[in-house]
Amino acid sequence: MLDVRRMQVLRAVVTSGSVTAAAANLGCTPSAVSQQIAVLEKQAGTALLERVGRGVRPTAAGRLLTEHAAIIGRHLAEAETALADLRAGRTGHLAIRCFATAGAALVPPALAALRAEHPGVRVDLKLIDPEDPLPEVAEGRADLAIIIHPRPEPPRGVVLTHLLDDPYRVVLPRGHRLAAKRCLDLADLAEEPWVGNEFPSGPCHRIVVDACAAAGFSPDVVVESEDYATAQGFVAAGLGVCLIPRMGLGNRHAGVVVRPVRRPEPIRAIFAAVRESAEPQPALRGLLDALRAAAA
Amino acid sequence: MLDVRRMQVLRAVVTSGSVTAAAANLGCTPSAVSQQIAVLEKQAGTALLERVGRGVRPTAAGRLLTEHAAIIGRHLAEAETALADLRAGRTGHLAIRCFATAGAALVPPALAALRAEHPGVRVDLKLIDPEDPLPEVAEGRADLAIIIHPRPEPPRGVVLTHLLDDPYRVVLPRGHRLAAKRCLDLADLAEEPWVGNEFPSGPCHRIVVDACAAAGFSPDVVVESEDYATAQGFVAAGLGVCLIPRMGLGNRHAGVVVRPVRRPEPIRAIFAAVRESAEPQPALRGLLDALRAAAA
DNA sequence: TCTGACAGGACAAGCGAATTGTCGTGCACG
DNA sequence: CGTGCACGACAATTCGCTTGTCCTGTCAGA
Repeated sequence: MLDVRRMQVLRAVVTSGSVTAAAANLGCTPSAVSQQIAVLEKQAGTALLERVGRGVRPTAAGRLLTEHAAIIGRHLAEAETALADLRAGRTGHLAIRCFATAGAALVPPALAALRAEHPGVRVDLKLIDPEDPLPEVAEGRADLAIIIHPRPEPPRGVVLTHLLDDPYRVVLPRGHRLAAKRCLDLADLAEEPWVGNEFPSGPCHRIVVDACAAAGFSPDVVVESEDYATAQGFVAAGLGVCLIPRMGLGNRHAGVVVRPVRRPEPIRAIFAAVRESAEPQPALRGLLDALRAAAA
Repeated sequence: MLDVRRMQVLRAVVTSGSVTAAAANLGCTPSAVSQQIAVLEKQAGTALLERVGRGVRPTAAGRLLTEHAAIIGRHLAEAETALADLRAGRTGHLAIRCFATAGAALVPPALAALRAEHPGVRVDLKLIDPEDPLPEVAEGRADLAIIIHPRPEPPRGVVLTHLLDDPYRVVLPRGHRLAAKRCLDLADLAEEPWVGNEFPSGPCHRIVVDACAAAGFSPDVVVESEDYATAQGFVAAGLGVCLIPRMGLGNRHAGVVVRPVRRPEPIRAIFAAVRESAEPQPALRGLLDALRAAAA
């Protein structure tokens, strides 16, 4: 296999016109250049330079190899600039996984800010309710995931960044007797029929159930919904009450009223998860910053 | 500057999927591969592989560099095949310089034979009467020259190959009194008017003049021509006699007769001149062989 | 035309650095 | 708990560069 470095030396000799000039350009002695060319000639199996008077002239093979050296050198420079772009965050891909609520409320402003600072970065955003996005990050299929609850054991090599605490609110049918209170206790809802609105396997569901248990009851779910908008519809129809996180109440149904709740106030903590090894990427750091700013 | 060799190592790792497999493919130990990657990462300023479980996975930068490594590797292979083609004589350029007579009689069959054996070789043929083609070869502007007379000192680094001896013939007007003889002595022409047909500065002219001097006279040139065809026209018109080399009598004028001449018989020796350093080229060797065959 | 000085490249020897191989260690998976 | 894999440290080798020297070709002046 031909040595690219030596080919560049040959190119320097051919373009400079002499071994000595090439050596000066390359910052070494003419002897070193001469030896490199000699080795390259041995590799190529042909003479590449021929002495003519004092000075050298490339042979046909030398000219051929010089042209290819120029091509390869150009590609190499291209690779270097591409790498520099990637390192500086000017280009790259970011694969983001999040759940639907965050996808609507948190990610768009963050992506807008990211695009302003790193216009060359492509973003691949996927909403993957209700699966757990954490393995996607841990196994390198995604660069950042927005998750709900800190696991007891976040996988090795994955770091979590707290973005915001999203408190739950009570959603009542307009005219409900409890709507008279400005702030409800969770235990007020113990005897009410409930509208379920979380995936039973997800962490959000667990937060609600745990809070109710702390308040001394277990919610009586009479109807299940899979998203907050239809859940509000069920509530407005008088089927029951429900808890919806504040971030999920962006567009509110006209037939419901929303009240804060306490004792306890269920809170879902939202974290960003990134691989530790991927953290130094400027684009990823920019995205994290933008997410923190959007959460505030 | 990135090291292409290490980039190929990276490519091997990425395509093989593991350091060990890449090492096996490359015929070295995993340690060597690992260290090469480490150095490349230092050069690139970024991590290129990240450990995941047992095994490694390329980072975004690693994938980027792998793609560029593939491109560069392809170009390198291309350069190698091009070089091999050139070495084997399958491709290349041959610049040939010759004088008009050889261009018409000697070179075409030789080029036909060359094309049969080396179809990819491009030929650049130039007739450069009356300049001396030898410097063209000595200084690398041409690969082969067909010249007339061996110089006393052929330039260093140039080798001459004898192709053929081309004897001069006497050309007489039809019905000339000397046309009765089957073979003339050169001295028979001492008192005749002569038609000149060589460039006065060229070697051919010198051969004729020297031969006449050896026969004891100096030709009385009454009219000068610059090529053999018009010279024959002058002879046919009865303006005088002349000497034309046999190779220059390919198409003969109807109004002349041709006779051999002796005592002495002027002979121009035709040589092929090539640079010593250019001699190992297969295409050039093939051309020399073809020229020798055409001369026989 | 000849000769001395200079420029330019090639070769030999020696040193320093890089590369490679052999070990051992840590980690993840079965 | 064993096995396979990747990584780190150290010794031997190889590679590349520099220094010094010689040879060749060119130019200028006599």
